[in-house]
Amino acid sequence: MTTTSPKAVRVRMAPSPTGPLHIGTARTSLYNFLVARHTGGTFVLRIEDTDVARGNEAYEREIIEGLHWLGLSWDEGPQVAGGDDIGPFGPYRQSQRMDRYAAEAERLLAAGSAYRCYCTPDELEAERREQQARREAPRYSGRCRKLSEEEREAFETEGRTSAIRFAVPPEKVVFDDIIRGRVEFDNALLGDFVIVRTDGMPLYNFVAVIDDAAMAISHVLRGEEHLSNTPKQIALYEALGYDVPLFGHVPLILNPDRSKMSKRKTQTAVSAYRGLGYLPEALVNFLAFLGWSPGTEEEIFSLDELASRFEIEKVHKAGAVFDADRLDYLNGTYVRSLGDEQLALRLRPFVPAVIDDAAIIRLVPLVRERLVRLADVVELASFLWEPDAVVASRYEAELLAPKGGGPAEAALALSRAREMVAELDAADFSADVLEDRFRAAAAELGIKPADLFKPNRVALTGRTVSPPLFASMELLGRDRCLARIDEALAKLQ
RNA sequence: GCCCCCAUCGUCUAGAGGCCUAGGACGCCACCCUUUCAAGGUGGAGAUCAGGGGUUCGAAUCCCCUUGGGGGCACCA
Repeated sequence: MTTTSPKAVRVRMAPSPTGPLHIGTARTSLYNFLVARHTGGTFVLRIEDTDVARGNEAYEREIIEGLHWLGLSWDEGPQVAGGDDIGPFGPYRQSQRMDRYAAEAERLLAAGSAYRCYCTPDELEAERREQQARREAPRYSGRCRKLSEEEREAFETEGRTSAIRFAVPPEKVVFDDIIRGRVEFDNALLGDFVIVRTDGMPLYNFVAVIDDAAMAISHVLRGEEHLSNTPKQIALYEALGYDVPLFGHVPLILNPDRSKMSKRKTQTAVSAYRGLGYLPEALVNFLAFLGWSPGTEEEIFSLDELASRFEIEKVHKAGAVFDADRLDYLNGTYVRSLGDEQLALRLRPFVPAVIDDAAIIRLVPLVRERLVRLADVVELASFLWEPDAVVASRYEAELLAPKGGGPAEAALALSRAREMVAELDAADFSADVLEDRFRAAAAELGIKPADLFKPNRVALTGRTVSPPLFASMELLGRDRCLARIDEALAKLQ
């Protein structure tokens, strides 16, 4: 990394368990992971669960599971099973660090860098409305900042509870963002923001600073939506007497309309992609290239290869649209690159139990080149496990007919096939033999092979599109082929 | 409204002053292969580098302005 820091590289991901693992969080985590692996640094996982109202343990589990699934392993973080934390800077769950936050709030209070605010939500709301009416920026006036001792006591005896606000120094803040370059803000434009709520819960901008400092984070790499939080946090670092880390704000992932990627417009849950059968290596590869490129024409990279090439300084400034077509393409590429056993293993969760492991391996060659997502195996191969009646329920006379033909041509093709299948014993019932026989029959009948094949494809699978016919027949077996051809013939009566 | 950020084919991007009459990939369109669908192969359309000013012998690349887009302005993270 060219931005040399005297300290060792320590980066972190800090997801909040208020929802499923988001694609954007996954990509930011990936970038942090890649920086750590590229530099030999340390990757820390910290759970930001201070918002008890929205937080949820199930989400925490889901996020951790999703991160594992993607292969983003961390060096320090909370123990998953609820046991001890891993690493010297724990606990790594903010809900377990409350005493530290309280102590730091006290320090700030004592130093006069923070003060108690007794304003009620109604009062604040009224203040905001007035400001808006005057077309001013909505921000806290700071009136509790200069409360006298008597006024404070009056509020206390009145029974009012207080929040703690940070007295923002009205100065310009300049920092060199690793990705964006020099960025300037004027903190004089900011109101004093709350760092500890009335109910005692500390807030994000405050705890993130304390923890990043306590955990010796050297590079804070996060989403662009945090860019405007940075000057507030820098002011906090300084008031608290901490070293200010380096910041890098990665561009947003966008909906097709170029707004920030959101659930309403794009699927944002990593688990949803997993459920559809996207491979983690494909998703990682795809995400890595959303806002970064190694500058080569090569585009398929494993996590290790990405780690060796990744440079945070080369991450783009502009947002990138999430292009589902490209993800599909990459996924297909990864699926096709898998060996029989590997692909069978990945397919296992998508295929019913009646299809045993050995049968999945036999199925793999039929579907490999046709799968975009693993879940597509159902559409492609369900005829193998569907009862004959279900397949037959899809028959229609027009579907059964060969191109340009009618029921008569369909019946001819079907009955000829029935004869051939019937005279083959189980031992000879292979794709090769079937293909030879069928082609010979087509020649004998004086029809195009395709016209003999199509009615049988529909009869056997209930679909006009299927994996190669003869290999499908082999997997189906002689008896089921006969039964289905008979059903189709009956449909034509 | 205020603050901040951004800007190369529809999309992801290469490009760090001359190698650019802008390269690759996805998607799209043809054709080839082919029992359907895919996969694969070949070819094609597609970006006056948002617009306008500079700087320079020379700008997609540097500077300024405009326009457009986005993000943020919580007792959420």
